[in-house]
Amino acid sequence: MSYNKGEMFSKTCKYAINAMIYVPGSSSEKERTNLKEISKAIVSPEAFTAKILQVLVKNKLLISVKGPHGGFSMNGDPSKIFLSWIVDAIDGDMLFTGCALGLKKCAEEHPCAVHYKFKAIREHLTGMLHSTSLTDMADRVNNGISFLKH
Amino acid sequence: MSYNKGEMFSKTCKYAINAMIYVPGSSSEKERTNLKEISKAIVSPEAFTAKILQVLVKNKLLISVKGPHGGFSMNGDPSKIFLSWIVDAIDGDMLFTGCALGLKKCAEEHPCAVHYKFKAIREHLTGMLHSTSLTDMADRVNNGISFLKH
DNA sequence: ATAATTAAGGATATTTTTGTCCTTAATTAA
DNA sequence: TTAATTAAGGACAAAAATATCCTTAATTAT
Ligand code: FES
Ligand code: FES
Repeated sequence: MSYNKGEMFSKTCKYAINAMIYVPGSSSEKERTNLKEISKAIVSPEAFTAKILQVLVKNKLLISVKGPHGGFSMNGDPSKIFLSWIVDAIDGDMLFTGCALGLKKCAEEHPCAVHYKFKAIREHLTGMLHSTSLTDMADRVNNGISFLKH
Repeated sequence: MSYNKGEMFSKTCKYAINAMIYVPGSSSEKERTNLKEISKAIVSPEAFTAKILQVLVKNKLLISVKGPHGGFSMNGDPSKIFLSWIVDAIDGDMLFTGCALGLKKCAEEHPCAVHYKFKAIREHLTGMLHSTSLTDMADRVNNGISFLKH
């Protein structure tokens, strides 16, 4: 038996976050990247990354354009796009609203054994996800402070 | 597409935690419960729960005895058994040491784009897991404050 | 000793997540 | 208008997590 979960974000979601960080910080025609560049930059399987980008486009986090020089660009100001939006688009809201111990609903009136202790952590986490913008993250990478791969 | 992870603990781990809470708080011969009672109490599939209990026994969190009136009991003082031990036994240490965005290693010298923000949350979380004992949790359930199922 | 009870553990099955392949649609350039 | 390029999307495949079944081993009571 080799259980190895407990990972906060799904692998799919991790790819999605790194992909979003890599997409240039503008929705102008000029600043656009494509699937090949993205999957290379974040070291992810190309075909799988394509599926993830589709979801991000459907969720209006990215804009896609087909054809030569097509590709992906941000939909809106990246300083106003938050990490929580990506997590929600890919992993759904379980991280924000689910019970840590698997009860059907997380509720004050019927709390699990770690509800109160967990609640504080969840608030800390969701606060961070709601307040961290794409520019926050992309700047670190562009300045060579943080990294997208390895 | 329906991605629905981002759950902090694996389902297996959630079962394990609730099972540990249900096992009576003593390693004496008298206070012992068995697979059937546990899986009923926490609403989990019996055969699968058996596998999980095996892992907990191998990790010395539980003691098992075969035969009539056999079953499972705590290995040691439950006020000195911590939530983090269960998580580590079942899900491994990725939650404690892994990179939030999937880099091979979480390291200050090569941080991902959310490393510093994530680090604080991880410390908060691991602090909680290391300081929450089985009695902390079991007391709440025994006092009717918290619940193991639904 | 024998039968009954309970956990251990191997084998297998199902479901979910992750990943690939290939065809179609849209756009651009020549 | 034709060819080239790029994303969309359906179908399929592989891997991992979750779950079941059945046989064996250990213990207890009769
Ligand atoms: S009920 Fe479990 S975290 Fe709220
Ligand atoms: S490097 Fe990603 S969390 Fe530390």
